[in-house]
Amino acid sequence: MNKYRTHNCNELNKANIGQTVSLAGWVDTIRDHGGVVFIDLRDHYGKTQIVVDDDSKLAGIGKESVISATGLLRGRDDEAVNPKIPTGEIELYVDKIELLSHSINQLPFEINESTATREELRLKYRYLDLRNPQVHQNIILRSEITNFLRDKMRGLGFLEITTPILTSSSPEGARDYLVPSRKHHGMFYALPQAPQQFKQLLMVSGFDKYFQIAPCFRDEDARADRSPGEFYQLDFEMAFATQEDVFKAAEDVLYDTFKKFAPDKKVSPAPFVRIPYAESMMKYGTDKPDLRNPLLINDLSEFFRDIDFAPFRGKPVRGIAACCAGQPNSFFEKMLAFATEIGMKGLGYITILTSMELKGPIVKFLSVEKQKELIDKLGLKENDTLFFISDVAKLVDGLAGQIRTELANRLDMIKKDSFEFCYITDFPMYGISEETGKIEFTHNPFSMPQGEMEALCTMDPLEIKAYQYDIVCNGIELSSGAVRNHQPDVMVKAFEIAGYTQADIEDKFSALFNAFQYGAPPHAGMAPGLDRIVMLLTGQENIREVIAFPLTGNAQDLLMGAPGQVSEQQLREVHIKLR
RNA sequence: GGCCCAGUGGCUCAGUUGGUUAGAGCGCCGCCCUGUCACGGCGGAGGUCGUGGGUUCGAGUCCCAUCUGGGUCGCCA
Repeated sequence: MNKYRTHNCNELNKANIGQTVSLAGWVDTIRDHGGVVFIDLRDHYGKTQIVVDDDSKLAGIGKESVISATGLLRGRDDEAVNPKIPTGEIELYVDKIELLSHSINQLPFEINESTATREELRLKYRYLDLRNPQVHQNIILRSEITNFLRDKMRGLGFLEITTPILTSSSPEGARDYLVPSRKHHGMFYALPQAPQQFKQLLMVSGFDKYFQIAPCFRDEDARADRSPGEFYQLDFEMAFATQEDVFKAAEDVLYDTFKKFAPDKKVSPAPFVRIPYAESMMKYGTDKPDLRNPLLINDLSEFFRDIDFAPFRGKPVRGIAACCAGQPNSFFEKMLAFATEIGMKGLGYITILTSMELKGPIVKFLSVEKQKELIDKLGLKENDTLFFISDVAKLVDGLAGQIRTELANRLDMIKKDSFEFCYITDFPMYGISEETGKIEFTHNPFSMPQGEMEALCTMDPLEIKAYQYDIVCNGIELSSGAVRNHQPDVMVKAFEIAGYTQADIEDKFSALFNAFQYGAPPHAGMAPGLDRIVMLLTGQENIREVIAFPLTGNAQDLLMGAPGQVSEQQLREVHIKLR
């Protein structure tokens, strides 16, 4: 190929035996047998063993040194074949070695064990961490997934359009990252939290189907599946589209992507299950249900209404039945401990010994008829245990959801070999602010209310649903999206209910509001998170594993030292004075 | 901002109810070894226990504060 190498470290095989070849890469391991030294040479593609029988050629060469080795390609004797690597049947018998770059011989951690090292150090030496094939592979896969998504979107007729990174601060939503302006004293750009308004403007501009692998910036705190600062979305928007049109597009793209990159796993086929928000909260105790978990939550509020059991009195009651046959007492004790941990006063349960005999502290509050009713109502079988969750309406669903997850985990009921997608639909348009007690938007204020103007004028705001939806996979929210509100008069009314005037809209969202005065198509879209898609497909539990140079939870780059101080001059130029 | 967990040689960890020179594996250095592939063998260097303060005759071990990292709640229209 060139003066460094004729091949990469993963492509030589028996067919090349007898050729004089050159390989270049990093010294992975050195096995010195005295008269003969074996080196695993590693590059982006793989590893090849090279053999040196003259120590003097290795002067100054240690682990992670970068070398170019030239020599005869030999076959290995049968007993010397290494079946673990594709190049295991051959080896490079070294004639000449060139040291291209020396490495300090005490590394901060062993490359092949980097994932067992504390993250602080991995991130500080991320370039070494990324040499580890396991870590390296995640980044390669991310690139392949990104390409696939792009091809798929283009295949569906979507046009990729990039939108500004330097834009204006938006009053709603997450905290913005601000960029001071040099030319405009006291003014700031903001990095986009999402290309939301731009993509809607593109619809007004007459582009029919837009997409972008879009960088998004939000100054909010991290989670295991949420990178602080910046992340990427497969952002898309469609003109003259309904909710179902968006669902079809997302199903098409995501099913194919997951099928391709996780061929060994089951992927729930299209159409993905549609679950209304209210139903999801009741049955799964969350708006991002993990459908790999077969347990369901039952509403027992009505059943317990006339039963005088103090802990449930006047509160909604939920029940989760699970087969706990053979579980030791400690299982129930651990469940109780978990319940206490999440703030429950206790965790009542009844075990069905036979259809005639129930066991558990709550049984004595139930008449025989009631016991039978319970068994019939929930279809309980022998050895089922029914767990009860009760708390005030605001908390009961969330608690039941956590118990559902914990039960399934402890009973090992999660189908780990599958990806289960669903759409959560019909989110409420408005909610009551806990701080002010006033009506506020629960999600995107630009979503179209179901029933449009008529609903806004006639219905209790808290009853109005929005064409607002999420797509969820295995309990992870991949995206939210909506049918947008493209009618200025409906928008004014919708904002009015949340306490804003038309002047507020014109002031804060002037571009979009003005644009809609000139003929806007009905449009809808969503934006699945790329990092989370890659996370699911690589089986990683931490989002940093699928990002080449991630920030810490504290939003710092330990490698580059960001954020960092800047010079006085730089501050003067952007008119900033620190205090 | 709250809560939880962790911080001991280069890395990963152990360290009994506070008690003599703080251990192990890997790595590193030296010597030996021509067929290993996480090679093997022998020998060696290397830490005062995140930082600061306190309790105590005595602290890696107890207390307080603080820093760093992770998780989580808040937050993420």
